Amino acid sequence: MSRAPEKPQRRRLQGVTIADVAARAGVSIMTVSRVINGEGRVSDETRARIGEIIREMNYAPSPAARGLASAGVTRIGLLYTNPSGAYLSEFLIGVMDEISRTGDHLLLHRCDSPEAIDAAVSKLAEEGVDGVVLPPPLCDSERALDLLAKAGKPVVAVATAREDEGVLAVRLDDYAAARTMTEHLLALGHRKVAFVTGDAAQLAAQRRLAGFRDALAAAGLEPHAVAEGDYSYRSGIEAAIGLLDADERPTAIFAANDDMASAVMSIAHRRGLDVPGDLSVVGFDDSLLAVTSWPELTTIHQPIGEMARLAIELLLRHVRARRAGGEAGASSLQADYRLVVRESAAAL
Amino acid sequence: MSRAPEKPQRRRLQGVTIADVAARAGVSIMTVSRVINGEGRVSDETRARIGEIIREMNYAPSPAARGLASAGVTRIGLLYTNPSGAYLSEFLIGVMDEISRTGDHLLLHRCDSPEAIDAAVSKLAEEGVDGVVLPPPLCDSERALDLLAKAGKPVVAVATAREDEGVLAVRLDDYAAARTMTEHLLALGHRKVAFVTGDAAQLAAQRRLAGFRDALAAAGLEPHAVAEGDYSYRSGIEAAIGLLDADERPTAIFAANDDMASAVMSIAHRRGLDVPGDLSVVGFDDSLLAVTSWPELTTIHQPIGEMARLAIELLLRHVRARRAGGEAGASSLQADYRLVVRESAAAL
DNA sequence: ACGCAGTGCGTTAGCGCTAACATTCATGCA
DNA sequence: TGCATGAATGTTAGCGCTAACGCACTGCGT
Repeated sequence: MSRAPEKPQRRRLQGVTIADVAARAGVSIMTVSRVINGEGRVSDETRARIGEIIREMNYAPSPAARGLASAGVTRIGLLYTNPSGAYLSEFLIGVMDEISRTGDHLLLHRCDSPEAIDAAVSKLAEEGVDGVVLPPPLCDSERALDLLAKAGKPVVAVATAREDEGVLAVRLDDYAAARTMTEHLLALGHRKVAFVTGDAAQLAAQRRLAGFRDALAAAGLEPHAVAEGDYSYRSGIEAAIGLLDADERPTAIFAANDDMASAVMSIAHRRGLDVPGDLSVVGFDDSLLAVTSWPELTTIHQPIGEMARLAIELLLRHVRARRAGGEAGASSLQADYRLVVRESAAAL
Repeated sequence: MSRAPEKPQRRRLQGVTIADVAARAGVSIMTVSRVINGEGRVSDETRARIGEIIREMNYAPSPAARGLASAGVTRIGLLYTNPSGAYLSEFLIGVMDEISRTGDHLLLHRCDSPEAIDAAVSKLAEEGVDGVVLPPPLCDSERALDLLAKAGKPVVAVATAREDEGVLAVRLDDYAAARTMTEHLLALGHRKVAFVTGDAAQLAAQRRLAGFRDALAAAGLEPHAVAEGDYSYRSGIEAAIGLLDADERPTAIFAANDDMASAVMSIAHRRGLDVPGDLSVVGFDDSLLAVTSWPELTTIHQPIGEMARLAIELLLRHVRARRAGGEAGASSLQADYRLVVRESAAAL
């Protein structure tokens, strides 16, 4: 007997591979590949049989290999600044879901200051990212947008209120949502309705205010008062103090986000007011705070995860189209909002 | 003239590749690879020159290709249940940072109910993950731990208070941290200190309570009162009501997390008490709530991102060691906590 | 009878990178 | 002089997967 046929110098790295499936099915790996991707011409019979085997063997294609072979792994950058932690985590989960499906890479950079934006952008360039996702509030930062444009990186702005053509964007109709919320308050019988604005630098904040104003105007009403905030809990406290210590109190306060709405409730409680008995308070975003506050907030639900998924999909499509030569035009998507009625607002 | 030499049937997929660098440096790609990985025998001169070129060309190795060729891309699963959104986002960022460095994959599954855990675990098996990360509170779920062990998946528990040997874990010293916080309150002159517990099912919660008790005992004191909570804002409200409406009020309340501390402050305000004038309130976790509450919370800072990074590193090392044949033993790491003094606690 | 289009699959050549072995060229030393 | 020694670099063979093309075979019109 001669020497045993020693072959495996390179160890097996992954569990089941496409080759295993192909072998078991008695076809070439290409056929299996075609089944996985649901394309190409494969007879229904073969397709079914292979599908069966895939399930049986518990085979899951390696996104890395797939990316390498086809699209070339795309690198997506994500710039964030800690807004509401709850928003970010939902957003990240959405992004990850989509990214892990395709095997692409995600690179995170925090930028809390304008200088940090500069640093992050050059970092992204170094890392060779192919596109960048900008969740709020960065999606409306001129600086970030400019820098990225200069670096030639496609950008998808999420939840931006800008109306620029030629920019990839996933939007929420802030205006319509604010109108809907205001109409809800009106329907409850409120006539003295005040508003706490978000950060005036953000266009989405302006759209929310506009929606509020127009809904009132359509009912022949004027805002009872408009207090300036900047989306922070802190600013909500101050706005609430101004509103509630005034001579004539509103019967309802619409805050441009949940953080501020929560702050308003806190001050109302300190003034001995019952929510919603003496004062209705509503928010916007349906963040975690909306349900951890007491009473729970009536608010506008934004499908954050869904928007994140859409953003990645849009960006990926754009990047690949560009790589394939065609200058892919910009498109934008609109996500649906939903009015969530909870306990913080009641009929007058 | 004959036909032009048409070659590029397959398009260029990535920007600069290792081959470009090698060509420019006049060496083989292996040498460049060695420089990148900082291993192998390469003369200092060559190493320096190539390093230079890499920087110049702005080359970044493709994690996907790297993984494919070497370790085989590792698939890491992450089970989560929406605890504090702020915690999750910090945690995710830490995880992502580490994962994107290595080009591995991350698969997320939400499990809010026991049944969801079953579903998630079998999903993970289907997806062929090599290891699983369990952030709190799942890190202490017997069910999740058992199921995963049965499936043969290595697990790293983060911020668990379990002391099991043979389990990968990244821990915070909850006991010591709670003692430190209690001593802080004592140093401020408080003698009537009450505690709001976390979810009794979580061992970390028990450790925090134990730290509190022991610190008092060391000072010859007894807890003024101990109210049961479960980490939720809601439970904090109820605990606070019990504590503050009692005959003899405490002068300080230590809540086992920030959510409940925030709830305590809210109730205190409603009872007309000033924080920290009439009542000191402290939390634990240093979540976003700690700074969005008013006044800002004195709390214990947990290096969440860092712990997440450590967890991934530990898990990856374990998985690779296992794959290489050796049965890698379990190890655990301890992360540092820090007392953050803000405005919600003052001297008596 | 011939061409030609359309199916259903297989073959080949990589994607960007690394493990394992191979080669080259100076040394050292008996 | 001969040759093991080892340092610096190159070659080859993949990792798991897909794009692009190839090839046999069927059906159909003329």
